[in-house]
Amino acid sequence: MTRVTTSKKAALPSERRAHLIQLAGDLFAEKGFRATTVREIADAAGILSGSLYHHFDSKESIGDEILSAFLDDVLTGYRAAVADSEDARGAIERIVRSSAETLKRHRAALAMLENDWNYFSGQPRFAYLRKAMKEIERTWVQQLERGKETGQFRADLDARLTYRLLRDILWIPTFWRQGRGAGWSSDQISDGLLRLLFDGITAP
Amino acid sequence: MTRVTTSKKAALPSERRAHLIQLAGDLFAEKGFRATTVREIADAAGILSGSLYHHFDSKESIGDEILSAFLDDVLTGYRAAVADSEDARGAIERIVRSSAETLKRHRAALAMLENDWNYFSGQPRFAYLRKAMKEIERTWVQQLERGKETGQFRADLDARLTYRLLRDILWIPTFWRQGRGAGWSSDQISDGLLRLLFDGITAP
DNA sequence: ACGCACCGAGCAAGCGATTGGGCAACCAGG
DNA sequence: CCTGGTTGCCCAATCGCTTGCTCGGTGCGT
Repeated sequence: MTRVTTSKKAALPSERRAHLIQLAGDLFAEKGFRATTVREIADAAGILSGSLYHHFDSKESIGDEILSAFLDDVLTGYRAAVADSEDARGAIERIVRSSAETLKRHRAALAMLENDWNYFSGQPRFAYLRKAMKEIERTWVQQLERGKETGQFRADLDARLTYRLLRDILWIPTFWRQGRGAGWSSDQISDGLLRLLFDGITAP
Repeated sequence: MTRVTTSKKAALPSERRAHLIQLAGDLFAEKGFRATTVREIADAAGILSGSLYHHFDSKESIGDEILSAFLDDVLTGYRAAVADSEDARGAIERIVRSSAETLKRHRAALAMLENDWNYFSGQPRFAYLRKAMKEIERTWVQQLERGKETGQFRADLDARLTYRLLRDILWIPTFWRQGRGAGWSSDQISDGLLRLLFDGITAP
């Protein structure tokens, strides 16, 4: 008497289901994906752990939805940033602001990538992670190179190294928000970073 | 002569023991502290899990040694950096280079702090973590403020925000080295960051 | 009467930790 | 050379507990 339902229940969009993802994401953001147990997720929702499996077929599928939704948003924003800008500096600025905006809505996904990257990226199911990260890198590097060619940026800039420095400096602050009180707004962070980027910290 | 064996075997420096810490550290760096099991550590060493307890009295004590050794190195480097420099810019530069150098030797400790900060910082045993992090922050902020006062750095610089950005941007790259082939040397990272810091990316 | 959302109980696997004992290499005194 | 004790290192086994997950059943709204 095997249930022959249409393979995955993952596709059904339910109110309750979305709420559960939200709750799970909050826990993932605080403790990491692997360190969070299904029982803790269930407790937060006020149900028993087994009941989660009415909505999801595994713990991983919850993580899957959170991560893929995040990367979709990031890439959409980046593509728009590049398309809408006229020069390299404008593109970089749009990318930065788009990132800060997107990251604000996906704290959980970022924490999961930070904490459990090795876990996810090793699994075939999450192969899209590597693919998305490559497009993100390509976008940054292309705009930095473009700026070098047009003389807008320093010619001796190492585009790939600069990308890594910039991406991390941009992604990490989202992480802070959770704990300490001394929170900065995403606009503050964007402005601070852009200022640092274009002017450095040295007095004029 | 104070070698009265504090009833802890933790003090005995053995060849084998150091090797085990090395192996455990590699695993912690890849998977995080909590996610790594004592059985995996033992497997990597070619022994059974119980045999580890001949060398260490707990899994935590392994982490303890790795973390405290790391923080000792960091703080030693920072104190020397501040003492040996004449102005704020020189101090920041020395701090950056000292960090890059120290972090290179303590990948495992850094990964543990990134992944399991909440776990460690909650325990009384690891209270020294918070203390050390406070000294690290104080060192950075003091030098940034000093630079503002002497007019070397922009007066509108948010010292604490800048510290967070800089520390993270500096600490994270150590993380990459593990996987990808396109690794940068710690000098490259230092130079790239310092250049970014002082000059920004804009062409002169 | 039907199905959704959930309960209640439990499974196999794996977890960290600990104990007791075995094995080889050493060093002393005979 | 032999002996007996000590020490360093490890195995085998197990305890109490947590993990992700399963599955038959139940209350309830429609």
